[in-house]
Amino acid sequence: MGKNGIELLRGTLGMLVLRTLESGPLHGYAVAKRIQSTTDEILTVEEGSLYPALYRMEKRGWVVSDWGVTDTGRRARFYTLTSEGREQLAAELATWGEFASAVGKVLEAG
Amino acid sequence: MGKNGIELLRGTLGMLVLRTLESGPLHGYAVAKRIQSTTDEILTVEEGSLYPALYRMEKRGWVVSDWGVTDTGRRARFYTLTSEGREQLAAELATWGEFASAVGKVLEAG
DNA sequence: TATAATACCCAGGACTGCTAAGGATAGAGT
DNA sequence: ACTCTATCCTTAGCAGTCCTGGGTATTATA
Repeated sequence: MGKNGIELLRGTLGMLVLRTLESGPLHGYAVAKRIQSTTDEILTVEEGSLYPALYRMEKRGWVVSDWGVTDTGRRARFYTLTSEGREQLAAELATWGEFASAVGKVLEAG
Repeated sequence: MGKNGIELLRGTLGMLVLRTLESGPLHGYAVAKRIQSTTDEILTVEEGSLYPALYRMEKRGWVVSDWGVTDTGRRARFYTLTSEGREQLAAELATWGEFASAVGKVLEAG
């Protein structure tokens, strides 16, 4: 009930992650934190959703990863967007725009 | 690719159906057609998605159904929104609005 | 007499997000 | 020293819902 945060709609997490990585490589935890802070905690990215999503995206060639060290000296796996990932993002952005617009039409159709 | 029509995001079909039934009772097939025509065929409602969705909604008390006859003299099951369905719709509309807005923030966050 | 359009039904599978658990390290506070 | 919190990753298993692809039956149209 109530809780804080909305459940993500299936199919949107990938787009959000790709978009977040567009600004530069980040490790998973940072991706989650950034999405949450950007949305004022409205969207919560669960770790059990995020990491599997990152693995899927790497498998599909949309991101590549390497172990590195964070600002605070911690070991972390950094993800970098590939050119295929950029294409995928562009496609998903286009689809999202169309979809949201179409939903809007249905909702407004009096 | 492209195809015609976009895959629905999981969790949105119910809202679209409830909203479509807000104008008055309709049978399943008509609901699908209306959503499709309202969105210029951008959203395609597959029958294999629609009917199970209607059954779920009836089970949850958001709609009730009765057999009737269409304008064209065909037998069809008409679905009517209940007051609980209206509440549910209101909740889903609110969530959708928040969600879409939050997604927008992530996408615009340069 | 075909064919399309209308109208419903169902089994099966795929995908993806969640819960829930676990491990390891670093820093702050007491 | 000890505890607590925050950081960071990993995995197993479940639940929900949308799709594919098949099926039935009736009516209108060519």
